[in-house]
Amino acid sequence: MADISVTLPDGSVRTLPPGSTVHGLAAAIGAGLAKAAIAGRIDGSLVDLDAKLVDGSRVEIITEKSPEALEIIRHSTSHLMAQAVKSLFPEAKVTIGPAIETGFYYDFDVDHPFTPEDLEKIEKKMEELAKAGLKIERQELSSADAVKLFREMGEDYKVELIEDLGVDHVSLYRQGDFADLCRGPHLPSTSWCKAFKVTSIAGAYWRGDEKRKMLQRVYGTAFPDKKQLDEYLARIEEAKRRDHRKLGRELDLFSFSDEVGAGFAIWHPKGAMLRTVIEDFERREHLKRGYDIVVGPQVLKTELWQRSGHYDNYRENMYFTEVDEQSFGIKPMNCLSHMMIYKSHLRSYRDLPLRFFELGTVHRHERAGVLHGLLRVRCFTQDDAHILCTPEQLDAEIKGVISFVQDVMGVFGFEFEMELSTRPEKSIGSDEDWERATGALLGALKDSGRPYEINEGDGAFYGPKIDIKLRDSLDRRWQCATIQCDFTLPERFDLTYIDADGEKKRPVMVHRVILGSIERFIGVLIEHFAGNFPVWLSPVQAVVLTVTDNQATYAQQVFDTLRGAGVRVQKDFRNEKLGFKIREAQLQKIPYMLVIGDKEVESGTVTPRFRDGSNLSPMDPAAFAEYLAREVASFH
RNA sequence: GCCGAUGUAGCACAGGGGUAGUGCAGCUGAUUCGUAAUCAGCAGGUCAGCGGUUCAAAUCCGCUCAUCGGCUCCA
Repeated sequence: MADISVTLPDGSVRTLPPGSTVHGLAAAIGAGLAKAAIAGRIDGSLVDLDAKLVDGSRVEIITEKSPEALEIIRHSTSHLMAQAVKSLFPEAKVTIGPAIETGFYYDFDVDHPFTPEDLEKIEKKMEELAKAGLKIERQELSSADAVKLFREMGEDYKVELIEDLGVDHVSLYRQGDFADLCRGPHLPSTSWCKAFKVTSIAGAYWRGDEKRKMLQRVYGTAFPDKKQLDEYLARIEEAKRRDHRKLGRELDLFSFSDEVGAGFAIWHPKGAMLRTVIEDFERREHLKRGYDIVVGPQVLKTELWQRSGHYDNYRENMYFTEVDEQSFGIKPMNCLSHMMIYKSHLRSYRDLPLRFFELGTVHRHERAGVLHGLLRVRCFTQDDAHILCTPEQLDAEIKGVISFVQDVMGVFGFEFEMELSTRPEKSIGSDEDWERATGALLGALKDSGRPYEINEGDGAFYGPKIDIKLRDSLDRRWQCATIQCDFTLPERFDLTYIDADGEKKRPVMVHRVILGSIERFIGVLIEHFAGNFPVWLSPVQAVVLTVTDNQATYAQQVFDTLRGAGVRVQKDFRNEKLGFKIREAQLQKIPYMLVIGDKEVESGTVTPRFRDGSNLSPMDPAAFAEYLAREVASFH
């Protein structure tokens, strides 16, 4: 047999004896590489280290440092966990166990849910098995043989998986007495699992279907080394420290109450101030961009919800009430009033586009288990707008919204991701409508110069949409802004305008929010800043602190001056030591502390201390108010 | 809605069949003090709610509600 030649990523060609493996190639290049290699890539496909080389192919050696390594390590660690579980709980049935963004999980079917003590046992067992350095070996066999094998093992879920795959051959991986159906690739041996942790346990439906059996999902995480694992765990701790639910209580922004009802936030003075600042900002920004502010009622007749289709499609999420034998629905969305405002006149093409903006408070009866602080509530306020325009105007309108989103996110300092969702199988509207709207969204995305993803078939039944997602401190993505084209509502409400040719035409409608839910946005905002809001957002911008009672009269004058100048200022004249007052202001994360002692009384000044501990030089109160105003203006 | 855990003072937590505990916060008094906690005293609870077992339940059991971690859902 002839030697085989392969091309390396740097373009060089290596020739090896027939039957050589990826590992053989690594060894031929260098002993160090052979030791660091965990997998390979042949012509673009990831393979095991002992995979045979193919003549004429391009080959790359994957080491722990390669970006692909993390997924392989985590996937192999999930197998290690499955092996540990099978050895501790032989009656457990294995299902699937993929790598995920934060680590990995494995779902098991067990009679008794795992306890926290079980998790410790599992982790200990994994350490044992890792230390044993079991060789991980790939085996290919026919699907029929694999079905037979897993059936004998009592692994019904694996049998179902193989049968659903509908292929002739499958691969399985063996380590010690454990075997799992898997495409691979995997680490060469369990000894490569060096830094992992079993983190939590949860129920999860088989194949994500709530009608099927609930399995026990064990979550874990894994990294190439202990240092990276520790860094990850430290990041989780930091995320807990900046959890908006904890900071919301500590900073006295909002609370929830059993007596009020689940999912209904009550906004304390400081939280309500924060909202107000954001809402004022939003009104200004919308007016600048040619939106009109409108206001609709909280409760609308049920007939109207029937006409819009919400009653058929969204009823189980709505609250209803009956008065004078008339049924009303509490609004879960703001579009209906906006439709009715449009319909209140005969509209000309000269009136379009119309952009109706409302800070609209909606109620949605979310299922009990999904509530999550401010990020998922049952009553929230949207910065909602509906744009009604001619088909020709659609492109420009969408572009306008995307640039609006970019401007606003820039002001708050958020990174975000954009996704386009296209026509689903079940949908209404003509092909032409869909093409035009999808084209408009896509064109605007391309124009934005930012990366975006496409979710084929993930659009709403009534039109395509762009979703914009922010990341929270735990790397969870939360949808905030969304831009949705809608073909149904103009139809159902028979919205028209008179075009230049005198004909009645149907306007195009776009639903869009920029921040989305003010509640959710504030939740993400709190975590983003860890409660250290920039001065323009801080509910309290400055606090006046006296050193002793002797300065109270002058301090009150300072307080009055600042409040008169529009500064959001508090005072703390209590008979406490300065250090104590500074500590409290610091814990409240107030940006400026204005210390008033005898020196300041004498010179008629204040000495501002920033929350990072630095001091500005003394200045008179009016000058400080101006300084603050300039700082606020610099943000937007 | 589903799986699991949790629910004790405003907050953070301890206790685990027989007067309900600590720290911080609160109140009162003393201290008049210069950049992250001055000292002392006092007060504060239907132990989430309802029902059951028991001579006796915060504690054991059941149901409900809420919260937490996931799943599912998210026009």
